[in-house]
Amino acid sequence: MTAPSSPRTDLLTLEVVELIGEIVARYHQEYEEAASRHGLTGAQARVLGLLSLGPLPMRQVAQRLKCEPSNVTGIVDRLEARVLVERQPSPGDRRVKVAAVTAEGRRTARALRESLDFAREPLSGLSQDERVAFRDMLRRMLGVDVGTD
Amino acid sequence: MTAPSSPRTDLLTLEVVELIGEIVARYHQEYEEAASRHGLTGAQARVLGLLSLGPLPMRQVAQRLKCEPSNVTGIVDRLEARVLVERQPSPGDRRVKVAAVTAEGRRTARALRESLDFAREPLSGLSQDERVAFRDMLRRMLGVDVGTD
DNA sequence: AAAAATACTTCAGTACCTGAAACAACAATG
DNA sequence: CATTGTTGTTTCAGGTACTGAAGTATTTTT
Repeated sequence: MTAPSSPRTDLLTLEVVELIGEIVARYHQEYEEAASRHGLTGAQARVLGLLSLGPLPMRQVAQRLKCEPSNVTGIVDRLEARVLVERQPSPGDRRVKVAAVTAEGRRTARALRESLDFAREPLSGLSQDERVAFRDMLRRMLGVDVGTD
Repeated sequence: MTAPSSPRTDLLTLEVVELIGEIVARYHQEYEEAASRHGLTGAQARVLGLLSLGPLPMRQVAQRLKCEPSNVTGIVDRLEARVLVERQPSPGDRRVKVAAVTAEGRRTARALRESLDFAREPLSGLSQDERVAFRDMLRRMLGVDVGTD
């Protein structure tokens, strides 16, 4: 078209957006594959990974996942059926059910994390200095405070 | 196979993996929101975006999406019901049905693309030189030939 | 104690996704 | 040719994910 003014058509930025889209697609694909290798769906793997950091009430799992609590019920049901997660009563509030990984669940979560090596291999093409620069740019993009470290 | 000096625990690399995970999560969230703003699901938006680059046989849509052809049938059905896409016969091969965006579909795809500004805003924190460096690293990570351009 | 809020589940309803089976049209072989 | 095999698409069954609207228990508020 004509209109060369708009920063929306900045070629460099557009390419970066495109590339990030590619990264996202690959990451997702590998994540799904890794999950499936352990007999899990992506959603189940995400919940398992979250719970492997510590037990959480159902409600908070939903908040972290940014979905409805009724959805979490089903996912945890399926994880519980595989004995990777269990529901525990909350001592303080009898309405609350806390989801916690089992020993088996913890093992699966670790294995999952270790087989998620998307970034490791491609990163090998970058030097140490480049990795640091790359990290800093990612941090800035995400609004992380770069001062500390 | 116990990996002695294990680069798996390299802190810098681990952080980059973590950050990329964050990027992926945010990108996905924004993509889904943008799609939903236009009355589409994520899968529908992806197919529409793909077809907006040019018509494609169903089979090839599936290959690009990395899913089964039977899945594409349903997604295109729903896009066709909204008159954003239409199936056309292929002159050369009467088995093939080519999915093509309609005028309305093209408009929706463009609007979608323009409201997908995840990377634009965060990128504003990077200088021109940094963007170029960032782009080159992404290219290398994705195995793109960096020689040209 | 009654009313309002909270945590979880259950239940439609929709979409996504796979794999098997069916169908039509093409390609290759005898 | 006619047969056989392959390919492109759809249909169907089965499972998961997700939302939003009930419903049930259990606090918390008033």
